[in-house]
Amino acid sequence: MATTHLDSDAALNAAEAQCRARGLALTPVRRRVLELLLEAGAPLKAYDMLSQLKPGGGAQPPTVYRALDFLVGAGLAHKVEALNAYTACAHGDAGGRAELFICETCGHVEEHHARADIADTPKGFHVERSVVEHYGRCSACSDP
Amino acid sequence: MATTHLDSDAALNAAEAQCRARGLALTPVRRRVLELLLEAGAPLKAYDMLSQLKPGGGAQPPTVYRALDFLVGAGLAHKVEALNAYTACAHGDAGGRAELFICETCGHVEEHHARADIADTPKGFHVERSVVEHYGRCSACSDP
DNA sequence: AGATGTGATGTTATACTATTGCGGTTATAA
DNA sequence: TTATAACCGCAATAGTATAACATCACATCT
Repeated sequence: MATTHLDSDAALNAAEAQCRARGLALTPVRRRVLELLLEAGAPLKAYDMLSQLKPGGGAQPPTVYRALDFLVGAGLAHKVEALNAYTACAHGDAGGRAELFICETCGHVEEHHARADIADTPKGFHVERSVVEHYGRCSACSDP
Repeated sequence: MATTHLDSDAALNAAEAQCRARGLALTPVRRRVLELLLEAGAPLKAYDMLSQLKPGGGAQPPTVYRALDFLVGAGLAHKVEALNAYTACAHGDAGGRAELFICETCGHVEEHHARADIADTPKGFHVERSVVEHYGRCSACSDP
């Protein structure tokens, strides 16, 4: 737990610096949502975050969706499409080409930044954005 | 249009043969859903199919979702995760490793069956299932 | 024929995911 | 000060998907 908090804090500070450098506003709500994602260490669903945003459970859906949109746009988080969930981006500036390996047993997400070229692109097709998600078992969950 | 219908019919017949060979029941509802996907030539949403399933608009959500589950399970269709939509599988038996190139202008989907190996798999990670979707513009929509 | 099992479908209700629209606040700029 | 824009709160609603249970059609066994 201590480790997790330290990591979260470091990542939060890095995010803050990045936002400042790019003229983006990491407001308290956005910062808190990012903090939740970092602490979870696994994809979170929007409605599961809602209850934690305001003690007492008072936050509304648009609050968390707006924060998530900002974080995804800023490259600080990814949407996990096949789970309708969200995860913190481990690499700061995503550049839009992340490749996720998601363990279905423990929920851990490993994130690679994909090679620039896609092997098999149809002739003349111009790729703007890719969704690449692999589901399975991580090494820790495969071992006996 | 004529061409589309001919293609659809051919694909439907192929699907029927495949199901028979594997002991799967391509019932009228399932067949009709597959037909809608084939005729559309682009991803369709479940609720958009609903109205067309029963003339008069009488079908209920579980009807179409069950049919889609069957088709996806049988390798006759794919879910397009980032669109919450479904598309017919061009290759009959999918084997579970499709790679989709989706034109955001005309909706056309090109489907490749991915190479068996994933370049960058983390050590010890065992991939069960992959979602690979590329969004952009197809050659026809890129040309002047 | 009658009983029973199984898979597919129908039906109702509900859960879950996400967005729209509006109004108020705050920070910044002219 | 006024204008402007970005952000947030709030209420309502749209869109996506499933649960739970009843029913039907068909096959098999007695």
